[in-house]
Amino acid sequence: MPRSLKPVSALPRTTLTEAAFEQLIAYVVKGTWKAGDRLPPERELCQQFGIARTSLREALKAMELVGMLDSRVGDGTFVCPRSEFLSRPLLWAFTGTDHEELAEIMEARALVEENLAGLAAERASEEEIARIKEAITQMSNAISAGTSILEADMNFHLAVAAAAHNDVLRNAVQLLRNITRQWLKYKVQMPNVAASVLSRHEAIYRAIASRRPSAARRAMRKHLEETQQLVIQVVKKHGGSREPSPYV
Amino acid sequence: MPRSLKPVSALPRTTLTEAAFEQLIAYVVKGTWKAGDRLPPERELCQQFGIARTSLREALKAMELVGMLDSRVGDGTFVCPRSEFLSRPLLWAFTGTDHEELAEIMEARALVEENLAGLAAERASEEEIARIKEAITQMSNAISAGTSILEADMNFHLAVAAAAHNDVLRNAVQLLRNITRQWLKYKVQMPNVAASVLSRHEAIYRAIASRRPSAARRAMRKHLEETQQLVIQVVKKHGGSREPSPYV
DNA sequence: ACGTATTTGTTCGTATGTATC
DNA sequence: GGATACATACGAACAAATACG
Repeated sequence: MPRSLKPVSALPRTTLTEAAFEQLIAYVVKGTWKAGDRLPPERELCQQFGIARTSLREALKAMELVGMLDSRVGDGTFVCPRSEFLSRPLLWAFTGTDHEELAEIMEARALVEENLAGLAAERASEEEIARIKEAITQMSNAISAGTSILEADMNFHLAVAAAAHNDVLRNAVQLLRNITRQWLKYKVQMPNVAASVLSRHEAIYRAIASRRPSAARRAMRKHLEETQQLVIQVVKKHGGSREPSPYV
Repeated sequence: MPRSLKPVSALPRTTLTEAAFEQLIAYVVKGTWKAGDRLPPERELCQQFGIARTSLREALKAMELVGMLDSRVGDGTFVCPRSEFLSRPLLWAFTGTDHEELAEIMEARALVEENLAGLAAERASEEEIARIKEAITQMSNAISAGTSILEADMNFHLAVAAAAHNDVLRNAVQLLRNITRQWLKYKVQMPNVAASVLSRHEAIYRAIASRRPSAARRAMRKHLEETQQLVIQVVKKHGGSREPSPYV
Protein backbone atom coordinates (compact mmCIF):
# COMPACT_ATOMS: atom_id res chain seq x y z
CA MET A 1 0.00 0.00 0.00
CA PRO A 2 1.46 3.34 -0.96
CA ARG A 3 1.98 5.75 1.83
CA SER A 4 -0.90 8.17 1.71
CA LEU A 5 -0.08 11.80 1.15
CA LYS A 6 -0.64 14.18 3.97
CA PRO A 7 -3.41 16.50 2.84
CA VAL A 8 -2.32 20.13 3.09
CA SER A 9 -5.74 21.05 4.34
CA ALA A 10 -7.74 17.97 5.05
CA LEU A 11 -11.29 18.00 3.82
CA PRO A 12 -13.08 15.98 6.49
CA ARG A 13 -11.32 17.91 9.21
CA THR A 14 -14.41 17.87 11.32
CA THR A 15 -13.79 19.34 14.69
CA LEU A 16 -16.73 20.40 16.75
CA THR A 17 -15.77 24.03 16.51
CA GLU A 18 -15.52 23.79 12.77
CA ALA A 19 -18.90 22.15 12.52
CA ALA A 20 -20.27 25.03 14.55
CA PHE A 21 -18.64 27.42 12.07
CA GLU A 22 -20.41 25.91 9.17
CA GLN A 23 -23.73 26.08 10.95
CA LEU A 24 -23.23 29.68 11.99
CA ILE A 25 -21.93 30.80 8.62
CA ALA A 26 -24.82 29.08 6.89
CA TYR A 27 -27.33 30.83 9.14
CA VAL A 28 -25.77 34.23 8.58
CA VAL A 29 -25.00 33.93 4.90
CA LYS A 30 -28.25 32.27 3.85
CA GLY A 31 -30.18 34.82 5.81
CA THR A 32 -31.82 32.58 8.38
CA TRP A 33 -30.44 35.12 10.81
CA LYS A 34 -30.70 38.56 9.28
CA ALA A 35 -28.58 41.58 10.00
CA GLY A 36 -29.45 42.98 13.41
CA ASP A 37 -31.03 39.75 14.62
CA ARG A 38 -30.19 38.56 18.07
CA LEU A 39 -28.85 35.08 18.53
CA PRO A 40 -29.95 32.75 21.32
CA PRO A 41 -27.70 32.99 24.37
CA GLU A 42 -24.50 30.97 24.35
CA ARG A 43 -25.83 28.55 26.91
CA GLU A 44 -28.85 27.77 24.76
CA LEU A 45 -26.96 27.57 21.50
CA CYS A 46 -24.43 25.09 22.79
CA GLN A 47 -27.28 22.86 23.88
CA GLN A 48 -28.87 23.10 20.44
CA PHE A 49 -25.57 22.21 18.81
CA GLY A 50 -24.84 19.55 21.39
CA ILE A 51 -21.37 20.84 22.20
CA ALA A 52 -19.72 22.43 25.19
CA ARG A 53 -19.92 26.12 25.69
CA THR A 54 -16.17 26.55 25.27
CA SER A 55 -16.24 24.96 21.84
CA LEU A 56 -19.17 27.07 20.78
CA ARG A 57 -17.47 30.17 22.11
CA GLU A 58 -14.44 29.53 19.94
CA ALA A 59 -16.68 29.51 16.90
CA LEU A 60 -18.71 32.46 18.13
CA LYS A 61 -15.64 34.52 18.90
CA ALA A 62 -14.09 33.70 15.57
CA MET A 63 -17.25 34.84 13.84
CA GLU A 64 -17.10 38.05 15.81
CA LEU A 65 -13.50 38.73 14.92
CA VAL A 66 -14.14 38.34 11.20
CA GLY A 67 -17.04 40.76 11.51
CA MET A 68 -20.02 38.50 11.07
CA LEU A 69 -21.29 38.75 14.62
CA ASP A 70 -21.10 41.30 17.39
CA SER A 71 -21.51 40.32 21.00
CA ARG A 72 -22.01 42.74 23.85
CA VAL A 73 -21.76 41.78 27.46
CA GLY A 74 -25.01 41.76 29.33
CA ASP A 75 -26.88 42.19 26.09
CA GLY A 76 -26.42 39.38 23.60
CA THR A 77 -24.89 38.45 20.27
CA PHE A 78 -26.09 40.11 17.09
CA VAL A 79 -25.69 39.59 13.35
CA CYS A 80 -23.66 42.24 11.52
CA PRO A 81 -24.56 43.69 8.12
CA ARG A 82 -23.03 42.01 5.10
CA SER A 83 -20.73 44.86 4.23
CA GLU A 84 -18.92 44.40 7.52
CA PHE A 85 -17.63 40.92 7.06
CA LEU A 86 -16.85 41.48 3.43
CA SER A 87 -14.46 44.31 4.02
CA ARG A 88 -12.67 43.38 7.21
CA PRO A 89 -10.75 40.26 6.25
CA LEU A 90 -9.45 41.82 3.09
CA LEU A 91 -8.40 44.83 5.06
CA TRP A 92 -6.03 42.67 7.04
CA ALA A 93 -4.44 41.31 3.94
CA PHE A 94 -3.42 44.82 3.01
CA THR A 95 -2.49 45.96 6.49
CA GLY A 96 1.24 46.08 6.09
CA THR A 97 0.95 47.55 2.67
CA ASP A 98 1.07 51.25 2.17
CA HIS A 99 2.09 53.49 -0.64
CA GLU A 100 2.59 51.12 -3.52
CA GLU A 101 -0.42 49.01 -2.80
CA LEU A 102 -2.64 52.02 -2.45
CA ALA A 103 -1.79 52.79 -6.05
CA GLU A 104 -2.58 49.21 -6.94
CA ILE A 105 -5.89 49.29 -5.15
CA MET A 106 -6.82 52.49 -6.91
CA GLU A 107 -5.83 51.01 -10.23
CA ALA A 108 -7.83 47.88 -9.57
CA ARG A 109 -10.84 49.92 -8.59
CA ALA A 110 -10.57 52.12 -11.66
CA LEU A 111 -10.26 49.14 -13.92
CA VAL A 112 -13.25 47.31 -12.50
CA GLU A 113 -15.47 50.35 -12.27
CA GLU A 114 -14.67 51.42 -15.80
CA ASN A 115 -15.94 48.09 -17.07
CA LEU A 116 -18.94 48.15 -14.79
CA ALA A 117 -19.94 51.51 -16.17
CA GLY A 118 -19.91 50.01 -19.64
CA LEU A 119 -21.99 47.04 -18.55
CA ALA A 120 -24.40 49.30 -16.72
CA ALA A 121 -25.04 51.23 -19.93
CA GLU A 122 -25.99 47.96 -21.57
CA ARG A 123 -27.97 46.32 -18.81
CA ALA A 124 -29.42 48.89 -16.44
CA SER A 125 -33.16 48.83 -15.88
CA GLU A 126 -35.11 52.06 -15.70
CA GLU A 127 -35.38 51.63 -11.99
CA GLU A 128 -31.63 51.24 -11.59
CA ILE A 129 -31.01 54.32 -13.70
CA ALA A 130 -33.38 56.20 -11.46
CA ARG A 131 -31.41 55.06 -8.46
CA ILE A 132 -28.22 56.41 -9.99
CA LYS A 133 -29.92 59.72 -10.50
CA GLU A 134 -31.05 59.70 -6.89
CA ALA A 135 -27.47 59.46 -5.75
CA ILE A 136 -26.65 62.50 -7.86
CA THR A 137 -29.53 64.43 -6.35
CA GLN A 138 -28.35 63.39 -2.91
CA MET A 139 -24.90 64.74 -3.62
CA SER A 140 -26.31 67.94 -5.01
CA ASN A 141 -28.30 68.41 -1.82
CA ALA A 142 -25.28 67.68 0.32
CA ILE A 143 -23.29 70.34 -1.50
CA SER A 144 -26.07 72.88 -1.01
CA ALA A 145 -26.30 71.99 2.65
CA GLY A 146 -22.54 72.12 3.04
CA THR A 147 -22.37 68.58 4.42
CA SER A 148 -20.12 65.74 3.36
CA ILE A 149 -20.66 64.17 -0.02
CA LEU A 150 -18.90 60.96 0.97
CA GLU A 151 -22.05 58.92 1.39
CA ALA A 152 -23.60 60.19 -1.81
CA ASP A 153 -20.38 59.44 -3.63
CA MET A 154 -20.41 55.88 -2.38
CA ASN A 155 -24.08 55.48 -3.25
CA PHE A 156 -23.50 56.66 -6.79
CA HIS A 157 -20.75 54.19 -7.49
CA LEU A 158 -22.59 51.33 -5.85
CA ALA A 159 -25.71 52.17 -7.85
CA VAL A 160 -23.70 51.99 -11.06
CA ALA A 161 -22.16 48.73 -9.94
CA ALA A 162 -25.60 47.31 -9.14
CA ALA A 163 -26.85 48.29 -12.57
CA ALA A 164 -24.12 46.22 -14.20
CA HIS A 165 -25.83 43.05 -12.93
CA ASN A 166 -22.79 41.23 -11.67
CA ASP A 167 -22.79 40.70 -7.93
CA VAL A 168 -19.26 39.41 -7.88
CA LEU A 169 -17.87 42.61 -9.30
CA ARG A 170 -20.28 44.69 -7.27
CA ASN A 171 -18.94 43.13 -4.10
CA ALA A 172 -15.41 43.71 -5.28
CA VAL A 173 -16.07 47.38 -5.83
CA GLN A 174 -17.69 47.74 -2.46
CA LEU A 175 -14.68 46.06 -0.94
CA LEU A 176 -12.12 48.23 -2.67
CA ARG A 177 -14.03 51.40 -1.92
CA ASN A 178 -14.25 50.50 1.73
CA ILE A 179 -10.52 50.05 1.83
CA THR A 180 -9.83 53.42 0.27
CA ARG A 181 -12.57 55.16 2.18
CA GLN A 182 -10.10 56.80 4.55
CA TRP A 183 -8.40 58.65 1.78
CA LEU A 184 -11.55 59.39 -0.15
CA LYS A 185 -12.82 61.13 2.94
CA TYR A 186 -10.02 63.63 2.79
CA LYS A 187 -10.36 63.98 -0.94
CA VAL A 188 -13.96 65.08 -0.93
CA GLN A 189 -13.17 67.71 1.68
CA MET A 190 -10.75 69.50 -0.60
CA PRO A 191 -11.98 72.81 -2.04
CA ASN A 192 -13.81 72.67 -5.36
CA VAL A 193 -13.60 68.92 -5.45
CA ALA A 194 -17.24 68.35 -4.59
CA ALA A 195 -18.55 70.33 -7.54
CA SER A 196 -16.11 68.64 -9.87
CA VAL A 197 -17.13 65.20 -8.70
CA LEU A 198 -20.77 66.07 -9.17
CA SER A 199 -20.31 67.11 -12.77
CA ARG A 200 -18.32 63.96 -13.53
CA HIS A 201 -21.06 61.85 -12.04
CA GLU A 202 -23.62 63.62 -14.18
CA ALA A 203 -21.61 62.87 -17.29
CA ILE A 204 -21.43 59.20 -16.38
CA TYR A 205 -25.13 59.16 -15.65
CA ARG A 206 -26.03 60.68 -18.99
CA ALA A 207 -23.94 58.11 -20.84
CA ILE A 208 -25.58 55.23 -18.97
CA ALA A 209 -29.10 56.62 -19.29
CA SER A 210 -28.68 57.06 -23.03
CA ARG A 211 -27.21 53.56 -23.39
CA ARG A 212 -23.78 54.52 -24.64
CA PRO A 213 -21.39 51.94 -23.12
CA SER A 214 -18.14 53.27 -24.49
CA ALA A 215 -19.01 56.81 -23.48
CA ALA A 216 -19.83 55.56 -20.00
CA ARG A 217 -16.52 53.79 -19.80
CA ARG A 218 -14.61 56.85 -20.92
CA ALA A 219 -16.42 59.08 -18.47
CA MET A 220 -15.84 56.72 -15.57
CA ARG A 221 -12.21 56.33 -16.50
CA LYS A 222 -11.68 60.05 -16.61
CA HIS A 223 -13.41 60.50 -13.28
CA LEU A 224 -11.33 57.88 -11.54
CA GLU A 225 -8.09 59.10 -13.03
CA GLU A 226 -8.79 62.49 -11.51
CA THR A 227 -9.63 60.85 -8.22
CA GLN A 228 -6.39 58.93 -8.34
CA GLN A 229 -4.42 62.12 -8.76
CA LEU A 230 -6.22 63.81 -5.89
CA VAL A 231 -5.78 60.90 -3.55
CA ILE A 232 -2.07 60.86 -4.23
CA GLN A 233 -1.95 64.51 -3.25
CA VAL A 234 -3.94 63.78 -0.12
CA VAL A 235 -1.69 60.93 0.90
CA LYS A 236 1.38 63.09 0.54
CA LYS A 237 -0.23 65.80 2.61
CA HIS A 238 -1.31 63.47 5.41
CA GLY A 239 1.98 61.66 5.38
CA GLY A 240 0.45 58.48 4.08
CA SER A 241 0.21 57.18 7.59
CA ARG A 242 -2.54 54.68 7.92
CA GLU A 243 -5.07 55.31 10.59
CA PRO A 244 -5.15 52.72 13.30
CA SER A 245 -8.78 51.78 13.19
CA PRO A 246 -10.59 51.64 9.88
CA TYR A 247 -13.46 49.73 11.43
CA VAL A 248 -16.06 52.43 11.50
CA MET B 1 -22.48 63.78 33.48
CA PRO B 2 -24.28 62.96 30.23
CA ARG B 3 -25.02 59.37 29.64
CA SER B 4 -22.55 58.13 27.07
CA LEU B 5 -23.90 56.83 23.81
CA LYS B 6 -23.69 53.18 23.10
CA PRO B 7 -21.32 52.82 20.18
CA VAL B 8 -22.74 50.60 17.45
CA SER B 9 -19.37 49.02 16.92
CA ALA B 10 -17.10 50.19 19.66
CA LEU B 11 -13.60 51.09 18.58
CA PRO B 12 -11.59 50.44 21.72
CA ARG B 13 -13.52 47.31 22.44
CA THR B 14 -10.47 45.67 23.80
CA THR B 15 -11.10 42.15 24.82
CA LEU B 16 -8.14 39.93 25.42
CA THR B 17 -9.09 37.69 22.53
CA GLU B 18 -9.22 40.62 20.16
CA ALA B 19 -5.84 41.86 21.27
CA ALA B 20 -4.36 38.42 20.74
CA PHE B 21 -6.04 38.26 17.34
CA GLU B 22 -4.45 41.50 16.23
CA GLN B 23 -1.08 40.33 17.43
CA LEU B 24 -1.42 37.15 15.45
CA ILE B 25 -2.47 39.02 12.33
CA ALA B 26 0.47 41.35 12.70
CA TYR B 27 2.89 38.45 12.96
CA VAL B 28 1.50 36.77 9.87
CA VAL B 29 1.01 39.85 7.73
CA LYS B 30 4.32 41.48 8.58
CA GLY B 31 6.08 38.23 7.90
CA THR B 32 7.48 37.55 11.36
CA TRP B 33 5.90 34.17 10.86
CA LYS B 34 6.25 33.09 7.26
CA ALA B 35 4.13 30.66 5.30
CA GLY B 36 4.75 27.13 6.48
CA ASP B 37 6.23 28.23 9.78
CA ARG B 38 5.15 26.45 12.88
CA LEU B 39 3.83 28.45 15.81
CA PRO B 40 4.82 27.80 19.41
CA PRO B 41 2.42 25.44 21.18
CA GLU B 42 -0.72 26.96 22.60
CA ARG B 43 0.45 26.60 26.14
CA GLU B 44 3.60 28.55 25.41
CA LEU B 45 1.87 31.21 23.37
CA CYS B 46 -0.72 31.97 26.00
CA GLN B 47 2.06 32.49 28.51
CA GLN B 48 3.83 34.84 26.13
CA PHE B 49 0.63 36.78 25.63
CA GLY B 50 -0.24 36.62 29.30
CA ILE B 51 -3.73 35.26 28.77
CA ALA B 52 -5.53 32.02 29.43
CA ARG B 53 -5.41 29.26 26.88
CA THR B 54 -9.14 29.55 26.27
CA SER B 55 -8.84 33.17 25.19
CA LEU B 56 -5.89 32.46 22.96
CA ARG B 57 -7.68 29.55 21.38
CA GLU B 58 -10.59 31.78 20.40
CA ALA B 59 -8.16 34.02 18.54
CA LEU B 60 -6.38 31.07 16.96
CA LYS B 61 -9.68 29.66 15.77
CA ALA B 62 -10.56 32.96 14.14
CA MET B 63 -7.24 32.92 12.33
CA GLU B 64 -8.01 29.45 11.16
CA LEU B 65 -11.44 30.49 9.98
CA VAL B 66 -10.12 33.16 7.67
CA GLY B 67 -7.49 30.76 6.42
CA MET B 68 -4.38 32.34 7.87
CA LEU B 69 -3.49 29.44 10.15
CA ASP B 70 -4.00 25.72 10.10
CA SER B 71 -3.96 23.63 13.26
CA ARG B 72 -3.40 19.91 13.28
CA VAL B 73 -3.81 17.90 16.41
CA GLY B 74 -0.67 16.23 17.59
CA ASP B 75 1.38 18.30 15.21
CA GLY B 76 1.01 22.01 15.73
CA THR B 77 -0.31 25.19 14.22
CA PHE B 78 1.09 26.42 10.92
CA VAL B 79 0.98 29.57 8.84
CA CYS B 80 -0.89 29.20 5.56
CA PRO B 81 0.39 30.55 2.25
CA ARG B 82 -0.81 34.02 1.45
CA SER B 83 -3.00 32.90 -1.39
CA GLU B 84 -5.14 30.88 0.99
CA PHE B 85 -6.45 33.49 3.29
CA LEU B 86 -7.89 35.63 0.57
CA SER B 87 -10.22 33.02 -0.76
CA ARG B 88 -12.34 32.09 2.24
CA PRO B 89 -13.97 35.38 3.12
CA LEU B 90 -14.89 36.02 -0.49
CA LEU B 91 -16.39 32.60 -0.68
CA TRP B 92 -18.87 33.56 2.01
CA ALA B 93 -19.93 36.52 -0.03
CA PHE B 94 -20.79 34.27 -2.92
CA THR B 95 -22.51 31.44 -1.10
CA GLY B 96 -25.62 33.52 -0.62
CA THR B 97 -26.20 33.90 -4.33
CA ASP B 98 -26.19 30.65 -6.20
CA HIS B 99 -28.10 30.63 -9.44
CA GLU B 100 -26.40 32.90 -11.93
CA GLU B 101 -23.35 33.01 -9.77
CA LEU B 102 -21.12 30.89 -11.94
CA ALA B 103 -21.80 33.01 -15.00
CA GLU B 104 -21.00 36.11 -12.98
CA ILE B 105 -17.76 34.71 -11.68
CA MET B 106 -16.71 33.74 -15.16
CA GLU B 107 -17.59 37.17 -16.44
CA ALA B 108 -15.66 38.84 -13.65
CA ARG B 109 -12.68 36.65 -14.30
CA ALA B 110 -12.73 37.31 -18.01
CA LEU B 111 -13.00 41.02 -17.45
CA VAL B 112 -10.13 41.21 -15.01
CA GLU B 113 -7.87 38.88 -16.93
CA GLU B 114 -8.45 40.69 -20.17
CA ASN B 115 -7.20 43.87 -18.61
CA LEU B 116 -4.30 42.13 -16.92
CA ALA B 117 -3.16 40.75 -20.23
CA GLY B 118 -3.05 44.28 -21.57
CA LEU B 119 -1.09 45.52 -18.58
CA ALA B 120 1.28 42.57 -18.81
CA ALA B 121 2.11 43.50 -22.38
CA GLU B 122 3.08 46.93 -21.13
CA ARG B 123 4.87 46.06 -17.93
CA ALA B 124 6.26 42.54 -18.05
CA SER B 125 9.95 42.08 -17.42
CA GLU B 126 11.97 39.67 -19.51
CA GLU B 127 12.03 37.30 -16.59
CA GLU B 128 8.26 37.37 -16.24
CA ILE B 129 7.83 36.75 -19.94
CA ALA B 130 10.11 33.76 -19.60
CA ARG B 131 7.94 32.45 -16.82
CA ILE B 132 4.87 32.69 -19.01
CA LYS B 133 6.68 30.70 -21.65
CA GLU B 134 7.61 28.11 -19.04
CA ALA B 135 3.95 27.54 -18.28
CA ILE B 136 3.31 26.96 -21.96
CA THR B 137 6.14 24.44 -22.14
CA GLN B 138 4.75 22.75 -19.04
CA MET B 139 1.37 22.39 -20.69
CA SER B 140 2.92 21.10 -23.87
CA ASN B 141 4.73 18.45 -21.88
CA ALA B 142 1.59 17.52 -20.01
CA ILE B 143 -0.24 17.01 -23.30
CA SER B 144 2.55 14.80 -24.63
CA ALA B 145 2.57 12.82 -21.42
CA GLY B 146 -1.19 12.55 -21.42
CA THR B 147 -1.50 14.04 -17.94
CA SER B 148 -3.76 16.83 -16.76
CA ILE B 149 -3.08 20.33 -17.97
CA LEU B 150 -4.94 21.89 -15.09
CA GLU B 151 -1.86 22.96 -13.18
CA ALA B 152 -0.10 24.32 -16.25
CA ASP B 153 -3.23 26.22 -17.16
CA MET B 154 -3.35 27.84 -13.73
CA ASN B 155 0.35 28.63 -13.87
CA PHE B 156 0.01 30.35 -17.21
CA HIS B 157 -2.76 32.65 -16.08
CA LEU B 158 -1.06 33.42 -12.80
CA ALA B 159 2.17 34.20 -14.63
CA VAL B 160 0.33 36.65 -16.85
CA ALA B 161 -1.33 38.17 -13.81
CA ALA B 162 2.00 38.51 -12.05
CA ALA B 163 3.48 40.26 -15.07
CA ALA B 164 0.81 42.93 -14.85
CA HIS B 165 2.35 44.21 -11.64
CA ASN B 166 -0.77 44.64 -9.60
CA ASP B 167 -0.96 42.32 -6.62
CA VAL B 168 -4.52 43.25 -5.80
CA LEU B 169 -5.77 42.11 -9.17
CA ARG B 170 -3.44 39.16 -9.18
CA ASN B 171 -4.96 37.99 -5.93
CA ALA B 172 -8.42 38.55 -7.32
CA VAL B 173 -7.67 36.37 -10.32
CA GLN B 174 -6.22 33.66 -8.16
CA LEU B 175 -9.32 33.82 -6.03
CA LEU B 176 -11.76 33.59 -8.89
CA ARG B 177 -9.83 30.80 -10.53
CA ASN B 178 -9.78 28.83 -7.31
CA ILE B 179 -13.52 29.14 -7.07
CA THR B 180 -14.09 27.94 -10.61
CA ARG B 181 -11.45 25.27 -10.36
CA GLN B 182 -14.09 22.59 -9.85
CA TRP B 183 -15.58 23.27 -13.24
CA LEU B 184 -12.34 23.97 -15.03
CA LYS B 185 -11.22 20.52 -14.02
CA TYR B 186 -13.94 18.96 -16.12
CA LYS B 187 -13.35 21.35 -18.98
CA VAL B 188 -9.72 20.44 -19.55
CA GLN B 189 -10.65 16.78 -19.67
CA MET B 190 -12.85 17.22 -22.71
CA PRO B 191 -11.44 15.92 -26.00
CA ASN B 192 -9.45 18.35 -28.15
CA VAL B 193 -9.74 21.04 -25.53
CA ALA B 194 -6.16 20.75 -24.36
CA ALA B 195 -4.64 21.45 -27.76
CA SER B 196 -6.99 24.35 -28.33
CA VAL B 197 -6.10 25.88 -24.97
CA LEU B 198 -2.42 25.54 -25.74
CA SER B 199 -2.66 27.40 -29.02
CA ARG B 200 -4.67 30.19 -27.40
CA HIS B 201 -2.06 30.53 -24.71
CA GLU B 202 0.64 30.75 -27.32
CA ALA B 203 -1.20 33.55 -29.06
CA ILE B 204 -1.50 35.47 -25.81
CA TYR B 205 2.14 34.88 -25.08
CA ARG B 206 3.26 36.20 -28.46
CA ALA B 207 1.22 39.36 -28.01
CA ILE B 208 2.69 40.00 -24.57
CA ALA B 209 6.24 39.16 -25.59
CA SER B 210 6.03 41.55 -28.53
CA ARG B 211 4.52 44.29 -26.36
CA ARG B 212 1.18 44.61 -28.10
CA PRO B 213 -1.32 45.37 -25.31
CA SER B 214 -4.48 45.51 -27.37
CA ALA B 215 -3.60 42.29 -29.17
CA ALA B 216 -2.98 40.65 -25.81
CA ARG B 217 -6.35 41.84 -24.57
CA ARG B 218 -8.12 40.55 -27.64
CA ALA B 219 -6.40 37.18 -27.44
CA MET B 220 -7.19 36.76 -23.76
CA ARG B 221 -10.76 37.81 -24.31
CA LYS B 222 -11.21 35.30 -27.09
CA HIS B 223 -9.65 32.54 -25.00
CA LEU B 224 -11.87 33.19 -22.02
CA GLU B 225 -15.01 33.48 -24.10
CA GLU B 226 -14.32 30.01 -25.42
CA THR B 227 -13.68 28.79 -21.91
CA GLN B 228 -16.94 30.30 -20.78
CA GLN B 229 -18.84 28.42 -23.47
CA LEU B 230 -17.17 25.15 -22.59
CA VAL B 231 -17.79 25.51 -18.89
CA ILE B 232 -21.45 26.16 -19.53
CA GLN B 233 -21.58 22.92 -21.50
CA VAL B 234 -19.82 21.12 -18.70
CA VAL B 235 -22.17 22.45 -16.08
CA LYS B 236 -25.16 21.33 -18.06
CA LYS B 237 -23.65 17.90 -18.47
CA HIS B 238 -22.82 17.49 -14.81
CA GLY B 239 -26.14 18.86 -13.75
CA GLY B 240 -24.67 22.06 -12.41
CA SER B 241 -24.77 20.64 -8.93
CA ARG B 242 -22.37 22.39 -6.68
CA GLU B 243 -19.84 20.25 -4.94
CA PRO B 244 -20.27 20.21 -1.22
CA SER B 245 -16.97 21.50 -0.01
CA PRO B 246 -15.58 24.59 -1.71
CA TYR B 247 -13.07 25.01 1.07
CA VAL B 248 -10.17 23.39 -0.66
C1' DA C 1 6.22 -2.40 14.68
C1' DC C 2 5.63 -0.25 19.14
C1' DG C 3 5.46 3.01 22.78
C1' DT C 4 6.08 7.47 24.53
C1' DA C 5 6.09 12.42 24.36
C1' DT C 6 4.00 16.30 22.32
C1' DT C 7 0.17 18.94 20.78
C1' DT C 8 -4.38 20.16 19.78
C1' DG C 9 -9.47 19.03 20.85
C1' DT C 10 -13.01 19.12 24.33
C1' DT C 11 -15.33 19.60 28.60
C1' DC C 12 -16.57 21.35 33.22
C1' DG C 13 -16.64 24.48 37.13
C1' DT C 14 -16.18 28.98 38.83
C1' DA C 15 -15.63 33.88 39.43
C1' DT C 16 -16.29 38.59 37.62
C1' DG C 17 -18.12 42.65 35.35
C1' DT C 18 -21.72 44.85 32.81
C1' DA C 19 -26.14 45.95 30.76
C1' DT C 20 -31.22 45.78 31.10
C1' DC C 21 -35.50 46.00 33.50
C1' DG D 1 -31.25 50.02 44.12
C1' DG D 2 -31.82 45.28 43.35
C1' DA D 3 -32.53 41.24 40.46
C1' DT D 4 -31.62 38.99 36.32
C1' DA D 5 -29.38 37.83 32.06
C1' DC D 6 -25.36 37.77 29.67
C1' DA D 7 -20.63 37.80 28.10
C1' DT D 8 -15.68 37.66 29.74
C1' DA D 9 -12.06 35.21 31.72
C1' DC D 10 -9.37 31.67 34.12
C1' DG D 11 -7.69 27.02 35.31
C1' DA D 12 -7.67 22.19 35.45
C1' DA D 13 -8.42 17.97 33.54
C1' DC D 14 -8.96 14.25 30.17
C1' DA D 15 -9.31 12.59 25.21
C1' DA D 16 -7.50 11.93 20.73
C1' DA D 17 -4.37 12.39 17.09
C1' DT D 18 0.27 12.79 15.48
C1' DA D 19 5.39 12.63 15.43
C1' DC D 20 9.53 10.49 16.61
C1' DG D 21 12.85 7.49 18.59
